[in-house]
Amino acid sequence: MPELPEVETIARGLHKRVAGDQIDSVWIGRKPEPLKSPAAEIARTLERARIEYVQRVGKHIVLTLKSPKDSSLHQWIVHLGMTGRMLVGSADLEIAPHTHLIARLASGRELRFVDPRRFGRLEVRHDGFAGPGTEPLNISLEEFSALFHGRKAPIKGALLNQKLLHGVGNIYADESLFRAGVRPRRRAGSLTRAKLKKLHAGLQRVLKEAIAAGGSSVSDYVDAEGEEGFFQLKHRVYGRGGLPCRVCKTPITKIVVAGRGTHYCAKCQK
DNA sequence: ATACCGACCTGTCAGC
DNA sequence: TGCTGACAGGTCGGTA
Repeated sequence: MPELPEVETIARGLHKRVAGDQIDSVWIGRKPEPLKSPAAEIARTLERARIEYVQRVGKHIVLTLKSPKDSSLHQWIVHLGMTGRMLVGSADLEIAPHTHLIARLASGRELRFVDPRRFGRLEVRHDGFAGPGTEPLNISLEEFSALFHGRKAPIKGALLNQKLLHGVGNIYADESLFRAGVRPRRRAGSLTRAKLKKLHAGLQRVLKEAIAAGGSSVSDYVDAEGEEGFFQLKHRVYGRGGLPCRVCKTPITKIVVAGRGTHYCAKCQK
């Protein structure tokens, strides 16, 4: 489901609602659960722990937990995959289909992980979590350029590679390439310094604008409060195949790059 | 090391 | 109305 702006929005919403609360007990659904850590380890780590804060790392939500025994810190890491949700609400709320984990909170509310498609993953760590790559919002132009140096993969594929930049997904890859005027199939290593500069700026700008808009709601995305984002209204190419380019009116082209639906303007992007 | 492609799942929607 | 197939915000592992 969500990319960096959506996960950022969800993490901020969760922080506001559950930081300071304590997890009293945990229910984990029947197998196969979407777990990267053993269910018993997740339950052991979550139960009785206090939620210190919630933040985003790449496309992961990281809940920092304080152990009731020795005050040590642990991380509960949630990846939402395509369709995952983290819902906070009253314990009376009906349990939605595909609910895989319920954390009962001392406040009487529940934090639930729901994921129909089960591409999401839950795990716990005890030694911190830095994510697979570099944060696109913080990266300097120099570091950014170095990531793509010598790469033969299409720039779109490189943008999606979480070991390089983490947090960029299909929507924001397409949108940032449009803003930079770069075709998705261009080899990453072939971008000129000027294009890299435009892509670096375009990516950071589109991510910041999307965060400010509460993310993009395509089909079913909602944040921790159940609110839709509205950045989808500002998409210039994503999901606009065949529609006129917002800049030059040329119909937007839709192709497949790196196995993903890819949208671009043949006139604005070279 | 790097890059591609299918697999993993369920839901939805267009077309017949 | 109902069936079928294509497609969907993501990642992973096997293969070349």
